[in-house]
Amino acid sequence: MSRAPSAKAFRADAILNRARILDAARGEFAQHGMRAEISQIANAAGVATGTIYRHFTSKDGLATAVIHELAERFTQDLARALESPDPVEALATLIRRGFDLLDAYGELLVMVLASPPGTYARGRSDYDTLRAQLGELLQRGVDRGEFRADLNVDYAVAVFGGLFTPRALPRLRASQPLDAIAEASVGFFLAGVGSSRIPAPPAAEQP
Amino acid sequence: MSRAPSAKAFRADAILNRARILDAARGEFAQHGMRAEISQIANAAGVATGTIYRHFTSKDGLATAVIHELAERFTQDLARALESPDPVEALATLIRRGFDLLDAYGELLVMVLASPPGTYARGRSDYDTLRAQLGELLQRGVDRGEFRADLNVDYAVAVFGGLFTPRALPRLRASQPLDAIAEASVGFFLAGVGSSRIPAPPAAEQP
DNA sequence: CTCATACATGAACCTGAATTCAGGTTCATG
DNA sequence: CATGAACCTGAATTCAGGTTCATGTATGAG
Repeated sequence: MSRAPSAKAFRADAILNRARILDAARGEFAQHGMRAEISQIANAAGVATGTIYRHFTSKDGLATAVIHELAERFTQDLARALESPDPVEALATLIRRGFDLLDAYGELLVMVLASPPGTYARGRSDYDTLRAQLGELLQRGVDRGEFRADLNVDYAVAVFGGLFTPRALPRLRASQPLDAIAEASVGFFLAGVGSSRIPAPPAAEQP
Repeated sequence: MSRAPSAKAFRADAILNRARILDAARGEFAQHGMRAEISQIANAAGVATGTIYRHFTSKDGLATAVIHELAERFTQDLARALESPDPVEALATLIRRGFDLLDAYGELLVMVLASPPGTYARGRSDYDTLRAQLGELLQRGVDRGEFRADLNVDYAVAVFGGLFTPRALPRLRASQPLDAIAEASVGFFLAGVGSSRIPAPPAAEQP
């Protein structure tokens, strides 16, 4: 075999613009979901609309790219969580991370969670990976007798997703920081899953 | 004052068509959410598009009407639930009813639950009523020591809504009846709320 | 420095779906 | 039964927003 034939040598400005577009798209989609407008994204990226189409095939394609990015982040978080020997601890960490992502992906995360399989959550493979990983995490908890034995993975995924979807979130956020909501979710979900133990949130840095 | 000036005496066919449109709209919105098309609704109602605009100001107005109908149904359910002296039992019943509504309103219910206050969930007053009612129900449980003392109404509403929103629902429904999912939700929610008691589902009719 | 070319621009174009409106039709009243 | 107001129809209009493309510009290899 000869040298890598793929190194396509993009121009520097093209690479920069692609990144800018992706950033802007994440922001706009996060704020407006699928109603975000191409013109707005272009605007936020400091680029003309046509440029977006040089980098992505369509609005859908752009959204898919952003969603893929999101899925990849969460997959990594899940992989890291699986390294922990303690399923309860791992689950708690995971929920906290979910709220971090909610901060960055907002409406888009809600959209993905609320959409039926095969709608906008392209990368079905992304989803299947996540499902499998979470399934393993839960199974470990069941094996140790920490979670209820009849735990259904799909159902757990469903409610897990539901944690980040709620309509009341904006109202909630007005009165308390997202961290507090996250901690409530940790407690709620763990109790629902059958654990009597609820690990404390990670300590803040020394003042 | 003279006679009731309000009895506007609508024509019989107009009344019928209005009802047909509302039914069709419920069906289409349930299936496609806000992406439902006026032409489809008109078609399903056996009516021309123009007729819809005789009865409702806009697509939005039509959706609002359907949502209002939904809110009213649930408010009634909640009121009935509040008659029960047992908050745990009441909550269980309520969740089961929620799944009944999910069956009828589908995507629309998801939409309402996932949309931030003041988007499509017009009838903010509808929502405030629901929130107040659920708040009272939960408070009773706390007073009796059945629910955890730090229960936050808004948070409970959020997660309660989340129960009906999950992305995985379609996948779940493929493998088991909605009733089973509903019962899992009952257990999950009650555990999360801090109750150790989980009332059995209502018995089916005698065979 | 020079030129081929990858890249960017943004106004024009196109699409699909909501909304309107100029007639035709039906109901209900005398 | 007339009559006309209420009602219905659906093709035409409007419009928002995604997509294209002819033209201009910056990059980097030689």
